[in-house]
Amino acid sequence: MTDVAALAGVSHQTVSRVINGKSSVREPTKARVRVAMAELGYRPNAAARVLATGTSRVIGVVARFSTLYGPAATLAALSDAALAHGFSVNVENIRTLDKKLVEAAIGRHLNQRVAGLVVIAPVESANEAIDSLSGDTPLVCIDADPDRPSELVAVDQELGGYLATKHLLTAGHRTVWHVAGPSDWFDSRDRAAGWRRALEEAGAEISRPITGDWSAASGYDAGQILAGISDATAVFASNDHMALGILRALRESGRNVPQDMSVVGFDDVPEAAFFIPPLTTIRADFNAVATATIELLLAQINTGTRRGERTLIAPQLVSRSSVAPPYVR
Amino acid sequence: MTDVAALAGVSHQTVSRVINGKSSVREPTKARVRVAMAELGYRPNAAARVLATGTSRVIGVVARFSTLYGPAATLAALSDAALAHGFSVNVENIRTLDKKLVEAAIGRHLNQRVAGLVVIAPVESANEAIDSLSGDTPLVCIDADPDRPSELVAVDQELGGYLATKHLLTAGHRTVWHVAGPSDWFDSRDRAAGWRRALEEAGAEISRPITGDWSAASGYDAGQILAGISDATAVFASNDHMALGILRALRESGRNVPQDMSVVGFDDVPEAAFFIPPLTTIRADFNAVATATIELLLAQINTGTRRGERTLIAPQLVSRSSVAPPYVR
DNA sequence: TGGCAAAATGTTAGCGCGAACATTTTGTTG
DNA sequence: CAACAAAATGTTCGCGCTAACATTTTGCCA
Repeated sequence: MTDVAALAGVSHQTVSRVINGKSSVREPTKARVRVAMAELGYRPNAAARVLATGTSRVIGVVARFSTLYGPAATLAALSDAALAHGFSVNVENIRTLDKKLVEAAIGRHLNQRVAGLVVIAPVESANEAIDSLSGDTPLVCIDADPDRPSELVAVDQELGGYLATKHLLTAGHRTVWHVAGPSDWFDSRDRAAGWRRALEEAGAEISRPITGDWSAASGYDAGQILAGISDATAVFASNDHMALGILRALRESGRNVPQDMSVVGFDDVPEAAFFIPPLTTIRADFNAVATATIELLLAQINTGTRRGERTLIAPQLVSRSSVAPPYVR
Repeated sequence: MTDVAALAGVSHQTVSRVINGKSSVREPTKARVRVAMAELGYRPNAAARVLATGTSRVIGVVARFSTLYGPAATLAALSDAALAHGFSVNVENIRTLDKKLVEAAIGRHLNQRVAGLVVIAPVESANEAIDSLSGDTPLVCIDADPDRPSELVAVDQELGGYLATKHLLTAGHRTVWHVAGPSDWFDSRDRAAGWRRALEEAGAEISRPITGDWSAASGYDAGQILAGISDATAVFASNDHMALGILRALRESGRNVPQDMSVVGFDDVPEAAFFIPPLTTIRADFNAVATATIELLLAQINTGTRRGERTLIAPQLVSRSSVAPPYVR
């Protein structure tokens, strides 16, 4: 910056003013500075700026890079939403949702003096890490425990599970089986809770859920089990990938979907419409999640207070041909 | 840091030494400092450290957050590989692979004084942005133009396309149709080139590729076109999602896979094994890509020179039941 | 017990920037 | 053209840290 100032024949402060778009710099001066910057290939040092100002226009995100649709879509939407408000997003990847790793990732963000923090922490262990925060950095959690006191944005998983199950019951099924995700995920827990509530309301029999790990492979295993249960006519899978595995297993066992078994998934991955048959599923609006998250965060950043708000995004049923009334013998 | 030093009764330099794990600090002193740090909730200021040292242990990544399998998997693997070498990864998302956005993202990384730069830029326009770099920051491109002079790691897309096509020809098909990805992606261009080479070697007829956009929906459209081509018996889709769409379209048109039409995809997404029928596809080792990338980058960082090396990762054919010999009438 | 090297700790300076205030220049008005 | 406000520009300082060098303490041996 000193070099630029010297070359342009001004003080470093004037260079600073040009960089930050302050008014009160005459146009010819501005031009001279710009030329000097270009000439020298000058790049402002972000570290020095952070040090001098004490803040940055960066939002720290703690998330797990994953090829799972939900997490990946949320991350993309989050980045867009932040950019729209002039913030950039810095993602710290965590290999597992382990408490120590989450803590370390949060710590690195705090060391960077991020303006705010978004933690995507769908499991209990990660939540504990959040508590170890000093608490003076604006923070919003995504998909965290709905019962926690912190500021929170989440898809209403329970409602989604309820809608899926209700849809199947309304179609005429006497009860609905469930293939759940890993039990330590809130998403999984709450979707199962919605499933259970719908069954209870209908006075339907509640079978023990089959637990998968979100993968199509685990869905396939669950599907084989289901195929062996002769009176099962409907199943709600906790995500679309597991539903895909179920579809395959059922077909191999000679049970047709939807004639012999109706299937509902969760997520509405872009491919769900092209499964065989097309999958009825629950769609969550990840853009809404991201937008709400950034808004809550900015409110905290601007006011300096945490208000403990929680935003629930209601998911919607997307009806396709994997659901039909049960075949009556 | 000053506060910590005062509380521990040492100089700030000693605190610095404790933080950085320098030797030559007596154990009791270390302990006092640690206690003081914990007491005050002290967090080292990363910006100040970068300013003082002029470098950081951060690798800047420019990529597009995407729910596409390849990009997402690469990103995750990259982060793991960097972490294994004590570097953390900072991802700047770009909404589109537009030149201006890529330039801006690179610029932000440079402002942060990252130790090295990884650009995942599968299209031409993004490559131009890379050229506008000053060139003194270590840089590795992933999936960039194989003909560019820069340091590069890529999956050998051409070989993948060749393997896929060859596999179908070997199975007895007279020729192979192709559903390509967007024409501005190198991945797409090179996979098509491999397809063409295999056909040329076999002296097979080369039809005009059908162009999709990587999505299952576009694959579905292509599948409908293929279903209308009565003498088509084999198709190579440029990714698995499009292959899924093709499978659906063919089924709807009453053409069985693999009896009436053999299908090969690309990527081996985790779900491919559970498509109906299970999809024969080409698997690229994203971990290998990530590992090679980080190694090249560290070599540059340590030696300070760019050697213009290029690493090609050979993909493999994964054989499943979506391929069969053509049905002879 | 003094002397001396090595280990432990302290002191000073500066990284590049923006905030706050100081100074100079410009434009306007009577 | 003086007088003055406003605009433009300059100067000084410190953000929190590490590097480099300076000083003190420790341990060991003659």
